[in-house]
Amino acid sequence: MGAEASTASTAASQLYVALKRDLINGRFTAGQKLAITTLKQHYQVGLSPLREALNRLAAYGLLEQENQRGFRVPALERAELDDIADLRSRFEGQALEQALENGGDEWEAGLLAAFHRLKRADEAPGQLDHWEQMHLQFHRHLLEPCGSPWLVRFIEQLHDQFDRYRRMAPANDTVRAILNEQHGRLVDLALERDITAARTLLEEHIRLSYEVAQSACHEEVAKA
Amino acid sequence: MGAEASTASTAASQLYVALKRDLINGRFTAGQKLAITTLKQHYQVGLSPLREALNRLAAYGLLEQENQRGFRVPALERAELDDIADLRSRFEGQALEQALENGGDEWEAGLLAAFHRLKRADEAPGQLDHWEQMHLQFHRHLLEPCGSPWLVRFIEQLHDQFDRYRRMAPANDTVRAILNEQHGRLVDLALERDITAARTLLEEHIRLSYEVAQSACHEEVAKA
DNA sequence: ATGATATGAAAAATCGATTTTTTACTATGG
DNA sequence: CCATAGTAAAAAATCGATTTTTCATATCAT
Repeated sequence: MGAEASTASTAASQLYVALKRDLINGRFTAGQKLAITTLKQHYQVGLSPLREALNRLAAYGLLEQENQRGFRVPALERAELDDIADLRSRFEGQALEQALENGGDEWEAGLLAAFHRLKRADEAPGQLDHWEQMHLQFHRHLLEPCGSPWLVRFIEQLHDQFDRYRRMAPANDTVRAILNEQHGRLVDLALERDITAARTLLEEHIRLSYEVAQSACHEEVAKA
Repeated sequence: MGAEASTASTAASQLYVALKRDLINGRFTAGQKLAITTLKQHYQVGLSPLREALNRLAAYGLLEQENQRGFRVPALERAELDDIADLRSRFEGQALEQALENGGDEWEAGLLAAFHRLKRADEAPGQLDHWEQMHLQFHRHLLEPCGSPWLVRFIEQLHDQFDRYRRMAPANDTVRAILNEQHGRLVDLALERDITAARTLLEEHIRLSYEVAQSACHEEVAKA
């Protein structure tokens, strides 16, 4: 038979993916309590796989779980976003340096391919979900050969957390153009193995995304 | 009424704690497949809370989960231990610097208290589980005021992973004495706010623990 | 023999119902 | 009027049974 996905999936796993996407895309209100009965109907599944998916998401940090009173969508806090962005900067900076030292020919080829897909996705409007996927894959591929599976894992987790904020923020075409252009320059610097410049640019890339994401935070209304 | 734990617990949560402890303490063989029926009997619980606990542990990284074929205890790999120890060193080093900048009077008091408890636990033999708890709490408290909840979270996760290896390793009283002495010096340097020396010592502390933990890895038999 | 296929036992995943706990509401006494 | 205890409804957690998938073994055609 033809090639196909090797992983037979379960209801719990599919639900995990769907819920994760919806959480990151802001389909639920921050701080909201999740009504299990409603979710059951909405996603058309039974209670067991639903609860298993929710438990995984809570352990991952995309939900808050409190004994005997269910699950809740975490609030969007300015302080937390600061923390996440700062760590992203440090972690991804370190990972990039190592990736530029380790990455081989295959990695270079894959990076160009990932960048190309990202550009194509950028030209197709309305396919926002697809663009997000390509964007994630680009950044993932960039840092992949850093040699530290645990660092990669933490970076992805932070990326997911970060995106909860970023995707709530209003679109801004000017900034978006700059961010896109940075992706291209990142590829160039990566191929040239210009470690210092690449790291600086990646950190600037994260900083700029952070500026955008900030507007997603609940603003305390000034009293004056 | 008197002070008491605020969190009413659930079967799933208690089981999560118990399984986590047993996993870190090496009660299960690395690489082993978990027989759910057996676990059910051993921990005297129903299927639902058991599966929820297992799902959480898999999301946390203390179990491997494969769709339609259950849960498995991760193997102990030299390369993974290297990764974990290296990240611990970097993360905890960074966290310590920030903690020394932020920690106030209350933190100093708590640190002394935690160290005292650790020393006491060290004198009481046979209470290994209690010592491990005090040890974890000491390190946790040391880095607590670093100002980054996510960094603290990752450090704990790495610590748990690291301990899977360390607790499998054979006891060595000489090394153990050195490690204990380092705890005391860490407190001193922390109170003096000697950032550089404290960081160096903490990294040395981790490096030495790593030497110990190494012997837990499955050794490839040399062919010659 | 060999490899493919069928079969039954075991294990994983899911479902539907039950039990327990929380929450919102109401009544009652201070 | 406030606080407090009681009560019913809702939600969370758990249980027991069922369904689905995997795994090991046996069977059959080549």
